[in-house]
Amino acid sequence: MSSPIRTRFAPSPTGYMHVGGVRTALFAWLLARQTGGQFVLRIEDTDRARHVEGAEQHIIDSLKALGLNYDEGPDIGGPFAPYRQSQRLDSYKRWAQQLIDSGRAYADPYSAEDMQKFRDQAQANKQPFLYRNHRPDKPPVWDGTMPLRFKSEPKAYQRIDAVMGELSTGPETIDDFILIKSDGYPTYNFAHIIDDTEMRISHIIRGQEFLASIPNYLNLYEALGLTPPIMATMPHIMAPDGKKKLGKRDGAKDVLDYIRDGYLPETMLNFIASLGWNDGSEQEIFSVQELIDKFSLDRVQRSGARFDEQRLQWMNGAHIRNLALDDLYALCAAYWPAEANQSNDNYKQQVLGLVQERLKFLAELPELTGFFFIDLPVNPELITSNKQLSKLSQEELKSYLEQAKASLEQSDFSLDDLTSRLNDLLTTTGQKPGILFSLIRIATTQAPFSPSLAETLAVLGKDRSLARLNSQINAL
RNA sequence: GGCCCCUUCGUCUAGUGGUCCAGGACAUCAGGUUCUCAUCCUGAAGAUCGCGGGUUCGAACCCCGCAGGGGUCACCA
Repeated sequence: MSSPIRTRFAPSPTGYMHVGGVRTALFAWLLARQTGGQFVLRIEDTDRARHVEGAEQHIIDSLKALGLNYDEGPDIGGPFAPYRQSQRLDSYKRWAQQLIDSGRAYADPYSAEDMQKFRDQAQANKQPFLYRNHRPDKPPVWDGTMPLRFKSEPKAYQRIDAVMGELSTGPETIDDFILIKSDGYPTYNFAHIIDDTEMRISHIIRGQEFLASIPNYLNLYEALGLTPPIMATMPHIMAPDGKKKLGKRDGAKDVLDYIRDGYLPETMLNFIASLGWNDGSEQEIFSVQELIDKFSLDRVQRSGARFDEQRLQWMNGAHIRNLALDDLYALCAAYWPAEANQSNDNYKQQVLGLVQERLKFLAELPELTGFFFIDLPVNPELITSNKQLSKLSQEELKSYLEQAKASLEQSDFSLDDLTSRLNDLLTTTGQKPGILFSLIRIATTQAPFSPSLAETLAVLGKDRSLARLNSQINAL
């Protein structure tokens, strides 16, 4: 095992978490966990305009629901508290002063209109906008009412990104960016560097949208005399059309919605990890512990991946099937149809045993199990729409049901007895299972599909099964 | 427009010079499992490895161009 890695997840509280954010958090968490290091939650709330009330709690809830527990964070504290940037302003001021003193930061005297003019000019010349082309000769003394800018020293960089590999850029990408805004809050560009340093973060994992600014950060690290942490840049998760990065506007769902629908946390982690990472084997289903053991940054994909809900659904079904029945039962508590309240645990557990291999997500439970709890009205369409049954006369149908009823009345409704009685009925009626079993199944469930007949009857029990047979007979 | 990143079945991917006229998974289709749905099993279809040059006895893998896609150029992160 390598030496302990300290990672952080540093969202800004501007809304819910979607799969893109989860993946960044997950990979950081996996690295910390596999090396016995720490995973830190830091809230980057330096943009007061975009701040959304309750978003921080929502992010915390999401991480907890997924099991991505953090060792230090705004709500639990830690050795480098506080973990909200809005509470660390003194720190940024101190480091900013150091830059001012060393001549590497200066006040920005331009108005918004000036800036817009510069930008329009650059665009008209089909040039990228560079502030340093307009660096003032004699900047005023910074009094905190103007933005404070970094005085960059443009140069080429060559660096190794833990995911992207060797990257190089020229001096033209380096610019004088804002360190402290005129409202006194730092920019992300400045604050994250200070925080990662003070919090001793060893590995920064972040999305590709920051790739272009990283050379600026390197320039700032140098100005501060700091050694940058290891950086890992994640490819985007793409919208379903594959054309652009997944965003909330493209229907990127809140991860808590998936959890609410009954997608298991381990499914979400397995699935999100598999968007851009694999261990080189043909394994598809990974437990959380396996992810921790096997994850490595150098096997993370460099290209973007699309989020495929069908694959997610398959994977959740696979994880559900892997669960012990007791564990699955505990997870299902909130998902039963309302009518199931009147049934006892033993009955519900038996029902669950029959539908476990059919469940794709827990919110499907009512749809799959309703007839175990409610006596549905006889639905003639189930017979008329059945290719084989629709060919039989009412009398024939009635006769088969009567014979079934007569036999089942003698049954103790154990699975063994039911199985043999149903088999006997095949011989006495001379019918195929496709006809006889379908008919009884429809009569006793009134559902378009159900678990296999003998098992269903055994769980439904004698009284219920016979009553439903009677209802069907009377309706014919 | 400048700069940067990316490019293998519809989708997620394996593949780091020969065992790849490219393997697995999801989805699709067909068959099997005494009935439906699902599971499970078997099979089918599906990728001229973005394109064009090179290097090499030999390239999905190395080099060079090109094209396409994406990101970025905020007092947002």
